[in-house]
Amino acid sequence: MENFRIILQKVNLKVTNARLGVLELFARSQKPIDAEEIFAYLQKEGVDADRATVYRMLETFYEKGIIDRFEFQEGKFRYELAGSDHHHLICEQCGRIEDISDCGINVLEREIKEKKGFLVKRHALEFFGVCESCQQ
Amino acid sequence: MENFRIILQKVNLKVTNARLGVLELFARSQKPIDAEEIFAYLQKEGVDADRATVYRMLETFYEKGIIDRFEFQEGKFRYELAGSDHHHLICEQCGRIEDISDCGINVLEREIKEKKGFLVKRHALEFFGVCESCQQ
DNA sequence: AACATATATGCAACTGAGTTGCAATTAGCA
DNA sequence: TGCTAATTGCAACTCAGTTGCATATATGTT
Repeated sequence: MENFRIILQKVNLKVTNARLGVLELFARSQKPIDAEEIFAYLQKEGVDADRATVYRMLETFYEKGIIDRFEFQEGKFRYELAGSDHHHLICEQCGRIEDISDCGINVLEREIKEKKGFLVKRHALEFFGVCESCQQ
Repeated sequence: MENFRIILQKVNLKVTNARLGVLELFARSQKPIDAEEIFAYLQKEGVDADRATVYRMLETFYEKGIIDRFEFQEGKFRYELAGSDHHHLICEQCGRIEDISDCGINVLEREIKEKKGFLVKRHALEFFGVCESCQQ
């Protein structure tokens, strides 16, 4: 997966093992992951990066727009590769996280600008509830 | 404001000075507040409650449905008196928090149930951007 | 009013997530 | 190969929140 190098070079970040490893994990992951999961993954892969390095990496990636950041009422952040405007269904019983795509909120954002003068840069929309299989 | 007593009694919570103080602060506050602000307020008012008490109180109130809980990408929770379905405009420059009322997302929730089988219990919707006065 | 008791609180120690300063290392360019 | 800014490791720290346990107190009952 050599395109990870390109992603990093595009935003003027040096290519390191730790960074490649983290990007690889992000590409594999189907749902938003947290710093601890990343740290554990790197250890397992023998990359051994310090926790501080992981946190600094996440901050850098976030600032550069490589990843998105979310909060699911857990008292910590989760991240995933930046991409389309999509949101999450978080099952409060099994913790499963499902995606839903574009929510038609752009209309609302335009309204907010007109009525309140507030310029929306981004929004967070998460749904908490019970997934299908937990309802049985 | 003796109706704070009634609020507490309704949900089988004992009436204490700390709890009355916190409810008073909530009633005064125009925007969601965090644990530290509550702790400082109580000290100022001479109620002196421990931080642990404040956190336990917030948890209890949240469980009982007296207050709502939010996250604004700050790495901590904010709370306000439970009420109508409304959301927030958070200015990333001055930190001002404005409310917007019902967002018409109930329609979307019904769709989610039909298409995904996921039962939405609650949702979080926050807009981050720049408020009118910070745009000048 | 006094009592019993479940509830609430204070204290202190702890956890988990994330941050910071600083010295050592390394990627990328000349 | 050597230079230099960017990156990392280490260790100590902060900040938000939690927990165990002993004490205190609000409230229903006598």
